[in-house]
Amino acid sequence: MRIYNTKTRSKEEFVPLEAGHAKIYVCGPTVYNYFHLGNARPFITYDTLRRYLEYTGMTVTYVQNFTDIDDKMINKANDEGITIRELADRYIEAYFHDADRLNIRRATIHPRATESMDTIIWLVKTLEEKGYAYETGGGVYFDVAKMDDYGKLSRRNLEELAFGASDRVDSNEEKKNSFDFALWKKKKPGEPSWPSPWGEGRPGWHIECSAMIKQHLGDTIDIHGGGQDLVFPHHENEIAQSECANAKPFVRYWMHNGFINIDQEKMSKSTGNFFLVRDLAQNYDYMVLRFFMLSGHYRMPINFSAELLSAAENGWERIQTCLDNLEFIAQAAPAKPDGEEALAAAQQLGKAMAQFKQAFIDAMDDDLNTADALAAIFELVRASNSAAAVAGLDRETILAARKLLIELLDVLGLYQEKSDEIPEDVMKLVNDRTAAKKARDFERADNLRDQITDKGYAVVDTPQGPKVSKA
RNA sequence: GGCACCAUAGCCAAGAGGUAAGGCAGAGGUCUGCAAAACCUUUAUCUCCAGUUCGAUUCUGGAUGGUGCCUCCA
Repeated sequence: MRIYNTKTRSKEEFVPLEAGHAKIYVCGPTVYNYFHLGNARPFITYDTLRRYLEYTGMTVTYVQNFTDIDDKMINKANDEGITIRELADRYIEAYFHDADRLNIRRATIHPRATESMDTIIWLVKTLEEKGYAYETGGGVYFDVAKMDDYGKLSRRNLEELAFGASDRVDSNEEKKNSFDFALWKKKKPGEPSWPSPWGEGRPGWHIECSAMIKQHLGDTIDIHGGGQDLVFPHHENEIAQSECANAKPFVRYWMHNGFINIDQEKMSKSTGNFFLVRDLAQNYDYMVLRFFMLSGHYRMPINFSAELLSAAENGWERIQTCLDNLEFIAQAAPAKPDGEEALAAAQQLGKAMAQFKQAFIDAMDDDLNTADALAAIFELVRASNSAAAVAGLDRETILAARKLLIELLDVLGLYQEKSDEIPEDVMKLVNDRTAAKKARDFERADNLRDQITDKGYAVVDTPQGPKVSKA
């Protein structure tokens, strides 16, 4: 597949370092709160990437961290009077609660920053020994001037940075250069700390990712993903730390997703214009949220509004209805196509399946074009619905179409097995209604349908008989 | 001020140098006791101006508008 590499600003054929095995790292959440829809975007995007790579036959080692130590963590824990560990545990559990329902598969490893302290210290020490870092009264800083190609990912150089941001960056007396960043922060009263060669303290933010990558994936990885806002300085600094310490190329393909916007503005915790996934889930199925997210290309911004979510909900239901209908009509379908029309329909659907499966793959191959991939799925839905309307279509063809739909949906993480048995009392009402209809007692039939609706089920009439489903 | 990105129908959203996928909403129709679903039909010269080209919405330059990053941030 081709991947847009932020490093080269172009799409490149993805070839993992080790044939057939991709090593991926994604910046995970700082666990001091529930995550909002904007936070969910990278989780869903790179989960979909992983699913697709696996679909193409690759093995994927997928690491997504939890940042469980930083200023926000400390402040929140202090506010609530609990330990940072307790805070982290609570929101990690909350992360999995929402992520599981969004069908985000668990990473191969979900490391916590605080569990990589040895590697963090090793990295800082190595950087110091190699002359890339210096110690001050407050901590240890990375000396950006010592690195020749600092800024290569975001395409900035120090002169530009210094000129442009001179009035925005608070000058820290201790730092040689205002863009030097903390590798290690010495302990302040009331803060948690770990022992180190520089005394008690805690790691800077950027070094955590460098350490977890080194520890779990090695010095060079294939893909590093994250939000566009992390390009500078976070990922730039990761490169600086890792390449200077390890003396090896760090990341081969950098991927960055766009934002979720509200009224053309980035959804963001600090500005307060955000929607927590768990709150949205009160009104929308988690799968609708995922569908909504995948309906645009991952690098483009997505505007958020209730209207757009409703539109997504309707589109999503179209796919679900198709799946339901196929399953239903398969029950009574003949083993072989019955009649010429059915035979033609079966052949046509077979052709469509091959065509749209290829279209799906082509779309995903092209830098994870999920919008186009969904278009292929919708084409397949229409072809299936059309064929299904032909009486006498054989069970094998129907089930093959359904299976393919599920296969493709599953690559996007948009398929969840559901098992809803229809309770006996509902079935009895359905049967009574069928009898009433047969007797042309429509008033009674409608009354029975209302009763079924009241029980939370829906019944619709089809040429194959009544179809019941959970409403 | 610096560095990027974006601009396609009522809304959302793909897209290739040769006259525009798909979804939602709308309109008409078929089917149906009704309803729902489904199916069929229908709705765009792609922000503007130059340039390259036989031909650009797709490439180049410029303009305008919008967003992001440069400070925690997905």
